[in-house]
Amino acid sequence: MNYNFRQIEAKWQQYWTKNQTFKVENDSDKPKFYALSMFPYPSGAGLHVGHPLGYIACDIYARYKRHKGYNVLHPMGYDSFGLPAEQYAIQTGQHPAITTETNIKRYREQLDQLGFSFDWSREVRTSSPRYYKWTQWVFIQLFNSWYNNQTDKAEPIEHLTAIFEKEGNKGVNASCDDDTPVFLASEWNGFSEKQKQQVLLKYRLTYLADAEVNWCPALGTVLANDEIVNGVSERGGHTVIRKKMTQWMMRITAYAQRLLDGLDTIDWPQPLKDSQTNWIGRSEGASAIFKVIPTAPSNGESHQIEVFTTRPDTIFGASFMTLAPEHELVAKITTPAQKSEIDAYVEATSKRSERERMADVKTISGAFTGAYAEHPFTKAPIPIWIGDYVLANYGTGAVMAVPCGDQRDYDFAKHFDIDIPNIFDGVDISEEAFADKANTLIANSDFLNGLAYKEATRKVIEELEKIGQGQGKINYRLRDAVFSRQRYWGEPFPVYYDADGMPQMIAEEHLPLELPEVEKYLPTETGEPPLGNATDWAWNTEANKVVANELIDHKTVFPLELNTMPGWAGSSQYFNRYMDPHNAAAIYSREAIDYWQDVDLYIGGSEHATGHLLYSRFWQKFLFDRGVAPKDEFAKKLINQGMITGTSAFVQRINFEVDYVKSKSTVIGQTFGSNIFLSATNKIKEDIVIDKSELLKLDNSFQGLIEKIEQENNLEISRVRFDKIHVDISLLEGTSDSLNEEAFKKWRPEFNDAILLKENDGTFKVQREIEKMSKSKYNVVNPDQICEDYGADSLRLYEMFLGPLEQSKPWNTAGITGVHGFLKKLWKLYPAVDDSEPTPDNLKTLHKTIKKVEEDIENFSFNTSVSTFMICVNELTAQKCTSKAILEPLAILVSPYAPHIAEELWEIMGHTGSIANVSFPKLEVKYLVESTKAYPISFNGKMRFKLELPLDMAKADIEAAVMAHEQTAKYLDGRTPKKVIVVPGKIVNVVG
RNA sequence: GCCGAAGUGGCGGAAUUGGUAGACGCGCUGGAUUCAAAAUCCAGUGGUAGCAAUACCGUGUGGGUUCGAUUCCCACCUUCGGUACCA
Repeated sequence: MNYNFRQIEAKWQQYWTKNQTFKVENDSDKPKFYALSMFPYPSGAGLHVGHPLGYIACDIYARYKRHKGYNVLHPMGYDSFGLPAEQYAIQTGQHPAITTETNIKRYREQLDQLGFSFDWSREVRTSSPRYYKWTQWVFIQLFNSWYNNQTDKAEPIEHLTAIFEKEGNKGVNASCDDDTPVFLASEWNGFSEKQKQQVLLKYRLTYLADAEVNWCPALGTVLANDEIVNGVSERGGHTVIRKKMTQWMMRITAYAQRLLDGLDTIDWPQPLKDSQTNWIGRSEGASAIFKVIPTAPSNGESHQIEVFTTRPDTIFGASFMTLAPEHELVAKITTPAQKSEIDAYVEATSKRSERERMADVKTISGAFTGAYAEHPFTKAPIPIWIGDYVLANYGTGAVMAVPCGDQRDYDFAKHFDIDIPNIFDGVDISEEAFADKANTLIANSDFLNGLAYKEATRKVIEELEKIGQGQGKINYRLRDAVFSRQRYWGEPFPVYYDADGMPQMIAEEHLPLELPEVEKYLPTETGEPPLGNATDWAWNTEANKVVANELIDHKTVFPLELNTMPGWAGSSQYFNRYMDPHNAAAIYSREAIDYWQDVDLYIGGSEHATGHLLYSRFWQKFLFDRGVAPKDEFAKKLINQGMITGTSAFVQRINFEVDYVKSKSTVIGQTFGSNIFLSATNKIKEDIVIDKSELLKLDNSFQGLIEKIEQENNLEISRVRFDKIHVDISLLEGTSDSLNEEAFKKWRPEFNDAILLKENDGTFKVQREIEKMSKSKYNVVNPDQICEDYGADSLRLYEMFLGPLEQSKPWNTAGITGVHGFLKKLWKLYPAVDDSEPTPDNLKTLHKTIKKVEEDIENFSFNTSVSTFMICVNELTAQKCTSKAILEPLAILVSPYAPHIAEELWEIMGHTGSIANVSFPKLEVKYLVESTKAYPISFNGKMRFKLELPLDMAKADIEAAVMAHEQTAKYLDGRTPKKVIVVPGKIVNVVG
């Protein structure tokens, strides 16, 4: 009987669905385990072989934990709001909900054929109103909360108003806007409702603000910092400019310190933690206030500039100040003489895009305001400059420039010929700044002279505080997150604006506020977001009727917020929603989250380090503060699976460039495109331009070809350029590098009459290169095809076998025959299964395998356990093992990896019910006899040996083994060991 | 620039309290089976020298610690990932 994987896999997939094998309850005598894979965005392209890697690993672990007696929650869902569906809608008019539905269907089919143990009854979709009701709900909770720095947690906003009513905001230590005014209780109580709301907005954890945002004109929306890569949009690579807009913001900065501290409590990969640490960017230092020296036209107003510095110890080295061009004081302090220069500079800077500004970090530019500030200690006047190397949105947007201690300040000073005083003892600063904190003492600095960095810093902060011009301060790079998107396909905000224009939350009992129908998915002509296209009746759908009625007050219809939430809104709590996904009364029940607590294992890509994974931690901490979640970190352990890359194929097309056409006048650099392709093993490997004579030197077979073309076209070829063109990997012969000529010519009409310059053996080789797997690179390998050819079990095993889970590795279908062969060999062991006694060899092989596989799964080294299985099966085959006592446990061992075949083998052995519910085999070390090895470990007078022995040998047996061991005996050289020291585990010290 | 990860055969990769480097798989070579092919099975496969036993070399480079280093320490080179005028 052959291994008919198609039939077996279809059979068991149906069985699992029919019997709801993987449906899990929120209560059990067993311990709980929550294994989670990051849910996918269902794109139109479907899955390629790279996508399931993490799912397979997570599934193996989940199935393993189930065998180990855990109640395992292993859900799956879809992050189904997103830009591609919207873009498609803009192009075709197709409603994103429809595209999304189609894509989900396709994803589900593809996922189902891989045999995952998902509990599909718990599926969530972020774009479903039943789900986003709770995304809107969390938003409202954030709106109704403020961050109390005193208690270091989020609290209800009513607590804050109660304080305001009694004592104003003087004693309140909260995370709030910098421009929050100070008021007394009496003042607060006298405020109008609107004024109160305006003040509260400065405290709420989600708030409206005029923020300088990253505006992407091409996409018509704002982008968060993590959606911008190298100054252009992550999606589509469009230009991003800075623009001031009123936006909803998330006060994530309130949690900066706790987001840092929390990293110590979770088992996440160090690189990912580092990347979050970096992103939060904590720096310790001091803030210092420099008073601006009033100049004649300042009409009596006094100004001061607050700076943040990590080097307060160098304050006596400050010889100028630099403000960001956008700094609000710039206009106020600039002298009339300098006004035109400053205006021109500010104008020029604001025009530059983020990308331009990043592109030339080397150009030093700036302008002098004409104003001076007073040094807090020396009282010396310090010129105030502006320069775009100072960023408006970091620190206070102003720096005290210490050219001797900071390279940028140094370069700026050199460029504009500003004084560079040296305040370091015995350091040469004639060439560059001295930025080293250690290794020198402060000089020329009054009360700081002779002190080192640390003491000087402490001392100067003390002095600054004394004169009321500064204090120690911790600054974070992390900024509040923009939460508004000018898009259609996202969660609508549960917000309307009252008669005062103040934002009001829609009552919880009326949620969800559903997305209205629109005719166009583009922004409106007046520049409003796409939701502005919705007519009143569209908002007033059956679903939104109650909401609509609520909004009609005294014949006024209050306008709704027209922005939608960003992609990460829906993904920031989905992991908790799985615990109780159908709850219509709450985001999840207390019982459900008390039972499941948090995610035990989370597997997903590292690209979410500073996006989803940071925002989710933020929301989790918030919900923890407000008593909604029992844990303030949502995932105990996280693994980043590596990317499976594709192997792209390229052909080289020859393009001739001519400088001179004989029949006509001279044409410089004209390209004479050819349809001639060169096989890859010919010397040229890059997309390069080479001189004709160089080409002939490389390979003189070009001589005839070139001459022919020159004659036919009456021109002279000067240079040759090679274009590298992607070709679809399905155009190759099997898994080789040879191009199928016929298929290639048919692939694109323009290649119909292509001329292929082949190898001597008549083949045409393509060039291979490892790249990200993507449709546009024509290097996608489809899992459906693999399942068809080799089966899901082979695919699962092979994905694991490719290499370490966390590393990125290239896909190469050729190797799959190895694991497929293993499954066939495994299959062959079972038809003969009987009740015979296992031999010692059988037992040794089995228990060796149990030990290794168990260790491997616990360490997520799935690749090596596949090797272990292969060795096991080879050994058992050689041993002609037919014993049920061996083959039964083996089937269980294999089942997390290759569940379909395991179920079938289980049935063949006469069992009913799913193998997934069977206990993992128990390891018995007594069957493991390891080879004994001995090494001398020290020679100082005594002879000692380290000896590796089986784990559970009795002491007498160990002594006997030592004596019997050939190598040891050689070292002992006839002497009797005086003492044998047994170290628990496997090391024995023999003292000779 | 800064932070991080990694460099082992033709290829993917094994090998951790330092202990026989190259497990396992792919590929390749030879053989069996076959009219032939596919599939399957057997043997070989780091390099150099040798008929052979064997010897020497070998985990990016150069040093160091050690009886012993892919593993630990120092310096450097290369590749990849993140981040970047962050004061």
